[in-house]
Amino acid sequence: MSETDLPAAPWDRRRRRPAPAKVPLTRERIVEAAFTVLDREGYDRLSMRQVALELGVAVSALYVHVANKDELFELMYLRLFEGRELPDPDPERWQEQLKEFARDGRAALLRHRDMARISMGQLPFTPTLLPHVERLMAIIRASGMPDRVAAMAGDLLSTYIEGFTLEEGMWLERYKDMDPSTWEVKRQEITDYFATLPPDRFPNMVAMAGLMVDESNDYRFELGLDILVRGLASYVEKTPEES
Amino acid sequence: MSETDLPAAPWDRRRRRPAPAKVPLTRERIVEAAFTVLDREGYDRLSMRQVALELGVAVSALYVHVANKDELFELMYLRLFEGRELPDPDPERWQEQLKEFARDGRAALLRHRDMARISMGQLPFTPTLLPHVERLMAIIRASGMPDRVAAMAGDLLSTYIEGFTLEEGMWLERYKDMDPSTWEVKRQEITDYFATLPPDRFPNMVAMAGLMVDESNDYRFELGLDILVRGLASYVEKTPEES
DNA sequence: CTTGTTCACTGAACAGTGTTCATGCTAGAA
DNA sequence: TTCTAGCATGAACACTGTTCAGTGAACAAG
Repeated sequence: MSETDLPAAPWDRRRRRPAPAKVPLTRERIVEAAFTVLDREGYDRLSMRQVALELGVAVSALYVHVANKDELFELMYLRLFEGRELPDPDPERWQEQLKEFARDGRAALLRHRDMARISMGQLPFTPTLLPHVERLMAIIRASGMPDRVAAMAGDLLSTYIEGFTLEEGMWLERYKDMDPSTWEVKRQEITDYFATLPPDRFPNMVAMAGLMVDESNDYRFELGLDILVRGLASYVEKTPEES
Repeated sequence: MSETDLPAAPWDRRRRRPAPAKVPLTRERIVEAAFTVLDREGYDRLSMRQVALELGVAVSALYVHVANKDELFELMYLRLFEGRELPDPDPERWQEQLKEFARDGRAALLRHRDMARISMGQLPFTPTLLPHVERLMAIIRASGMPDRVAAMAGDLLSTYIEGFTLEEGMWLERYKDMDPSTWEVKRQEITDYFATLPPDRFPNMVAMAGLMVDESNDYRFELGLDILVRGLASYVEKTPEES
């Protein structure tokens, strides 16, 4: 409805240049650019200058929209939860629901390079995340475990997801420069290293040489998840009528 | 026995100043200084320059003994395990032994400010730690759990210890500037915040308002540990003869 | 058409960072 | 005394996060 909808009148000299069609800088665009830089350059090279350069803008312009590099990290962290919905609690399926939540979390972290490093060092107690935490708690409490355990369960799960993915990402970073054909060779080298340790001093290492390296990350994540959920389940008081 | 034991002869012009009694720079002294700086300044202000300043030495001198800031971090990380002995495995007490290991780990991390942040981002697969890992594995395998689970158990435990202590440390850092008298007030504020949320939208948050904040870190750590160990125990195949 | 104000953005600067390298000093060997 | 080896130095490079006085365009009022 404003006059900007109308074509510019040729006699109107106010705008000789077509008003450089500036896409205004917003928090969203900054976060977007930050992710682009993160994926291309990695955590260590993610700097305010690189983000500004990505947007074709002076560094100081960023600070109008974002207080800090820390605040930028926080915004990136919040992205992890956007569009991730938790189901209504189903007391029969709380274990599977928690596992699904964890798988989602890992997937979200793996979506961007080094994302786990940003996620670590963030406390998930921002009001924005309250609805999310509330729904997670609903699922946990529906299991029937004591509230003391339920309060711990959320943290425990988050710590596992982030910790596991962090370690996973560090291995990925370490071997990303090698071409995949040598991957298998390298892995065999490591397995061999463990296998050829003096068996009298390192009997357990030698015995588990294969297992420590061979298993896929997916399998290992799933196994850790199962250990955790079993531990939680052991706190659920089974009422006599359901069994 | 060298001539430096003798008092300087007044006519000897070679050393007007008493040969500044140089303690030679070593990796050990550098690591020591790094810990001093870490405890005083925190992770974010721990820089090579500060370490050099602490030692009264030029920055570049550090690089003779230490390749990198990363290598310095690695050396600091290795300190965590020095003088920490694991007991011989006792199949009857594996659960308590693992818990003791975890408590030790947390204590070691808490011994230095922000130590968990250094510890995270370190892969514990350096040859120096092999004996340590071996002994941990001995305890885990003595429990009788399948090797696949045992291989995961170590990682899971380490992730928990580091993750928990990292979060713990972040809260400590956040509130360290306040004087302890206002601590209690602040905690009540947070509890109240949760308690006064709209109960129709956040029934679970409101219900657990007290539990989420009140419990001590010691208790929470112990609880998480128990959940984990119970999960592991659920994988131990109980042979018929022992029960 | 002229003013004034607002707003987003710029460029330069400050105080720091990790890391390198030619230079110098010092202690011991010949 | 001279030579040599090794260590430590200071200056430099290429960065970092953050601040702040100033610029220019857009719009509203007089």
